Amino acid sequence: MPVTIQDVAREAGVSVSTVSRAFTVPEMVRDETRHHVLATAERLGYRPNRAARGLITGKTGNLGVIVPDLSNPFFPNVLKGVQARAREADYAVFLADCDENATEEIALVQAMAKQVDGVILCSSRMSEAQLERVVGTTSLVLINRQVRNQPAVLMDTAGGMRQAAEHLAALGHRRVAYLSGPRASWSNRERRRGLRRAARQDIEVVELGPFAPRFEGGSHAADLALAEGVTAIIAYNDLMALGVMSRLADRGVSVPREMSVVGFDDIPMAGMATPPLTTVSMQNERAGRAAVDLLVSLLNVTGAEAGDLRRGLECQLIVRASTAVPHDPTGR
Amino acid sequence: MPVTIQDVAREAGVSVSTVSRAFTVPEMVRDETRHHVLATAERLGYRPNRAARGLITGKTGNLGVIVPDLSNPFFPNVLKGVQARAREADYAVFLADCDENATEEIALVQAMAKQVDGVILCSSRMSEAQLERVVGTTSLVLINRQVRNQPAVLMDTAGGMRQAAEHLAALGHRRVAYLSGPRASWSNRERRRGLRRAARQDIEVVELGPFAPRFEGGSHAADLALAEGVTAIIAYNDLMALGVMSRLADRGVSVPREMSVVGFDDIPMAGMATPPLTTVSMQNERAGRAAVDLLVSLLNVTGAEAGDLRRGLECQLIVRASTAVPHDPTGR
DNA sequence: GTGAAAGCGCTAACAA
DNA sequence: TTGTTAGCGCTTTCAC
Repeated sequence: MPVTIQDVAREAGVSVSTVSRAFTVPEMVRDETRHHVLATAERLGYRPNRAARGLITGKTGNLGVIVPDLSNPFFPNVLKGVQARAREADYAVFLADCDENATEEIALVQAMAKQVDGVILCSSRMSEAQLERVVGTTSLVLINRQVRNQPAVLMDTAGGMRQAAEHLAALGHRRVAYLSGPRASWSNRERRRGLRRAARQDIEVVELGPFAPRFEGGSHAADLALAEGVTAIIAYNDLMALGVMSRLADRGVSVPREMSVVGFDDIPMAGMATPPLTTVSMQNERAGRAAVDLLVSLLNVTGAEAGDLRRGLECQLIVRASTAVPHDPTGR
Repeated sequence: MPVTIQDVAREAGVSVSTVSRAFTVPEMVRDETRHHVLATAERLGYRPNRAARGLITGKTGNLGVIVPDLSNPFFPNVLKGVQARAREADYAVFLADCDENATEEIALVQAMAKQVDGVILCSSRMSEAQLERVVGTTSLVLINRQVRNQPAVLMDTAGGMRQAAEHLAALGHRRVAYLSGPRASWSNRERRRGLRRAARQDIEVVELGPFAPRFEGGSHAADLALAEGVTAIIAYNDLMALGVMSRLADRGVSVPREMSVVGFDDIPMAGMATPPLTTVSMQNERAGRAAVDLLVSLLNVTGAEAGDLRRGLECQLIVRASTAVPHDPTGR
């Protein structure tokens, strides 16, 4: 039923090799022939079978992405970036959700390995040891996770936290809470560390938690934060920030006037005029695009070079974060 | 470099067909042999190459999903469901984002066609004519879109709207705004229609819009809604609902006390204790799972039967919506 | 510049 | 129950 290269060859009165060449090495076939072949193919609605091609070339033209949880608003934007860039580079993308489970994540990498040229691991839940073990299964690029000598795209957490701290300080806040996410989370450690470094003389940071990185975690945390007498809260992620907002509203604390809440990008509220919530953009989409670029460039160099490249720190891209439009919670 | 079936055969001292059978029709091979083969395969780390298998069986073991915009919080949950169910059924999934563009969507279906056994189209942006044209390219299942005789999974919009209306009425609201999304949107039409039908004698619905289905659209709409003197607002989607909330807070309207806002599921805030925002769950994840089930069952019947099945209305699943935990905005 | 033939990794007749 | 053979749709030597 589907149109094969044979059909095109027969119809165009040439051999299959000519048709193949017309698609893959057009300069090797005479203009006239090529036009004729391409026209015939077009007319018949022929599309090369990438699986068959991959069987012989060893390249599938696909790449994989694994995320820990699609319903975490952090990832869709990353995916969006991956998607867009992959399509520009003529790659199709396999998606998998490992459900926050490292074992599953490994299984998925292995299952994908044969069908893709490389895999992008978002916020991998694997331990360093596990990660080292899957390296070699296929080409890997990490997003939002750093391990020795592994190509990665990182968010500029330190910069983002610095901006958040400066922003809050400028608004007159002096005592700020940080609501921790899961203890084992690499991102959480980075964010905490970034904030601690960014804390200035005029700002005191109270670390609370860990809390569940969800809406409920945030609402629970809000009470503890209020009890600590802070005037601003930086949440581990947007879901928690939303939970905080909700709880504050319930308690009658007027957020936009007296309290500032900072979350991280995830949920796309960039355009908000006077936000109840200051959002630090982690530029997830840009990170996704960068990861594809990195992976593709890795795939387009020869084996030996790739090894060098992979080992080099030049593979560690840092996507700069930027703070969203300023928001003045004190009403000044 | 990768381990092939040949390697396993040689190592195990059997023919390739035996290895193949051990994997695909285990009951056809003697227990002892099978164990030996499987053990050898395991030891060598062999994984069958699905592309090669697909070349001969005609089945790829993959399925595709196309969404209009990953950054729209409606879709990740659908994807999550698709993912989970697909994996259970041993399918891998191709993901693509058509960027709200029907032409692109068509191109994606065609590009995917050869590599997948079927495609799930979420909230397709195609016109009916375009849709009819791609039918036949590959097996299709629609989510959140209905066209003649096409297998689809729909949200129970009418039921959801009825519940929302009842909920608001019970809370004492008498004048409610509906904030329209894009005019061309099938979902928007369905939601408007559902609400209009659900409107009871005691509730008056003011339709406003269309607005951009984003945060900004919501904040803009909030002002118009207030000017209309409503006490409750039903937004086209969660992003808009969030925008409304933000704007109301800015204007000093205390939402949890006097105003009720209803959104649709999308952003996972299910656990909220006393929400500022009542969420009607559209059960996106369940819809995703259902779509996979539908597609797989379509693929597992013979050609003629599939035709019948496809033509039958039994292919139209409706995933029931349910209202989130009640929330009393009047403070009673 | 083009064609014939071999073969990628695998499954499905057909034999044995 | 197992092995042998052909061939899926394609690319790539190697001749011409």
